[in-house]
Amino acid sequence: MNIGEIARRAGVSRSTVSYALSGKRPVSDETRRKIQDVIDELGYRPNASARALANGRTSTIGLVFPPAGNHYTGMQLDFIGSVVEAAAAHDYDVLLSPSGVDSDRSFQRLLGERRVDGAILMEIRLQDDRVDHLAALDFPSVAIGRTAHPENGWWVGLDHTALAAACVHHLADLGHRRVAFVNRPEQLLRAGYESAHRGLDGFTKAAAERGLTVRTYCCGDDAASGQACLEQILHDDPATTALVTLNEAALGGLYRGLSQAGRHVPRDFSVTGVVAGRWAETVTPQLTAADVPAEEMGRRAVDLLIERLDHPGAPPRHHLLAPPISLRASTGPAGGTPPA
Amino acid sequence: MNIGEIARRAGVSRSTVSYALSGKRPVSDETRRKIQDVIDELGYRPNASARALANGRTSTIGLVFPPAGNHYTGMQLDFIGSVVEAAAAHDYDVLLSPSGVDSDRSFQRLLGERRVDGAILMEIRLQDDRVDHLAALDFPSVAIGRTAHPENGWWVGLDHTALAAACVHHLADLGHRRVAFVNRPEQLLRAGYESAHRGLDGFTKAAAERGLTVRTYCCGDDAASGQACLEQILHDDPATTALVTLNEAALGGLYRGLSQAGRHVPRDFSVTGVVAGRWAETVTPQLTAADVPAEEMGRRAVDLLIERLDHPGAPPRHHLLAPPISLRASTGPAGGTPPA
DNA sequence: TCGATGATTCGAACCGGTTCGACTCCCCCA
DNA sequence: TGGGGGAGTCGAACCGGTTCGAATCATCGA
Repeated sequence: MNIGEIARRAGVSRSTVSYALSGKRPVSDETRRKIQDVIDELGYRPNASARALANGRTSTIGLVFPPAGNHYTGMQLDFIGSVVEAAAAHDYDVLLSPSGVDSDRSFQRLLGERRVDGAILMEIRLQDDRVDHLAALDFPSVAIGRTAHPENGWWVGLDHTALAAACVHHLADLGHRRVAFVNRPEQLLRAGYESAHRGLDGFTKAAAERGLTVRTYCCGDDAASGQACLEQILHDDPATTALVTLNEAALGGLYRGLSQAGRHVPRDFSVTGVVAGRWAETVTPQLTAADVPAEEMGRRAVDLLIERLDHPGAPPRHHLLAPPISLRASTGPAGGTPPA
Repeated sequence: MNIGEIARRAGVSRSTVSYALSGKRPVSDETRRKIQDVIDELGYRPNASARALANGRTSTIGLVFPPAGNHYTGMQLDFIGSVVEAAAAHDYDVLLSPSGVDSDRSFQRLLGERRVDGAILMEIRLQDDRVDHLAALDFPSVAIGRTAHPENGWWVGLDHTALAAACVHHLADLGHRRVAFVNRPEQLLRAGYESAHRGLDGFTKAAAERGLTVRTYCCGDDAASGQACLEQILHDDPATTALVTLNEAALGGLYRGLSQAGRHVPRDFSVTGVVAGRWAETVTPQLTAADVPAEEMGRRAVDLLIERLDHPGAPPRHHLLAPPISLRASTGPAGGTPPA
């Protein structure tokens, strides 16, 4: 059931079948109909590998994200889902590659073996050799996140600096003076993850600006770590009345820690941060937070990549998003009941 | 930078380069070294499309899951992650296909255009035309989940019937007599999702066996729906003292509903169900539940698929898993304080 | 009535690998 | 010293599409 078989049964040449399908040259109505009948009867579909070999395009984009070791967060899931969906709308498939660094085997497969026409990178680091490598090759790619020098790149980013600062201002406006910052795991911070660094920067600067007393913490991506981290916070400074977090997966643990310490949210303690909206609504009380627009970011990344694929040589474009804080129920004025 | 260029520079024929790389025929050490030098110098990697065309294998497996409309749960994320990782260990890439039904364009692309060597299907229905179609074609595939007649299939399943029943027995043993069941959304139940059906069956039968009074509910996959569902439960029968749920995403909402109704978990109300372990530990109090071993299921599905690919014609195999209930903190003896 | 023109269609080359059969040495044994 | 056999290599065919140049045929104006 290849194009030759179709041609034979329809009594035409292989090239005519190809033209009938692609429409790149005129084919008479009668011939086209004859060919279509045979195709329908046999349920023929052109072989993707052969097509990719012949015209140099695979109609596949690669989605590069870090290996599961640091296990996935809800945000990443939302990215994956929206990327797949947006790609499907453009008739592209999505190939997953779990690669943290440039030298990963899986990353080499994607690029070196030409399995994909372009790539979307997740979990960007300030210094990211994957980004540098692709830029040097002029390989079509779009990053979800920014490196330290994003000027000439293609990316969709979240303004973590501004968002973390907005959280600080929100808390300061409510009268909080002693605030903790709960970051992603230390290992990610050391590796240079941009969200962890920019978020920390934004928090630190805004806190200084407002004259707040702060402490910053790294916290594992799970509930148990969140709980432990909260205990540490209250141990280090029992007068802390609020926290800002980037760590979605730890959120449930932070809440649990507060409840076990007898601090009521938001009466005794305010919690806010940067988290996917779906998660913010899962916890009780619902989290006042800057909602990460993961769905939109994935979609925009795909749109940028398609644009870059369709117009090679087009000037770099990017989107920097800074969603407003959604007021829910986890923050309130400072000065509630002190702990027992 | 194709194989011909390598051959030319190394002063040998294209076939010799191919044999040097594949090892399928002997090549002298000197020739091999010469070829390797050229390859290293140029950073050559064989083109995946050409290779796939020539030997009929793409080294890619398809992962078919439903479109995002019913948005993804944490369980699905864990499946995806573990499948990708397990596939990478076998040198396979993973292509994602958001397809609920057989006729989806994306599904047709995967199979008809031969983009993948085999497929893993998620979110199985009792009557699943994707499964039937693949079985009829004898296309290598493995389902995560079972249809109504799984006898001759390749699958990795969770014994939802037994798990739901175990939850019921756990609650009955604690003395609960009026128990609610919170299922996945009605639309999924109607579509025939196996987990929803088998879970409901197991719950219903075990409840009858133990002489419990029960009500069953469908609930949207989000916190707001969970909260609404819980209100409905207490409205329908305020004497309800426990619930069993399959609905991970609604869990936070169920807890919120209980707290707002003034029911303390587990003193006044017990909650249990079938949920990914990571989620069970996120809520407070931590959920006593049958933990879905998503990571293991994904890995086993890949292993089965690889086995099927390596040994065409091998007899069907499957794994039916029934993890024990993990006792955490969300269930307790019936007869706590009645609500205010 | 003849050449030009345009609409269709065909054959062949090409994309970049893999694989099969055949050929050339060279060594070893009868 | 001739022949068998194995190691190593080459050329050509093939996988299943796409695409370019050229051939065919009917129509139309001169």
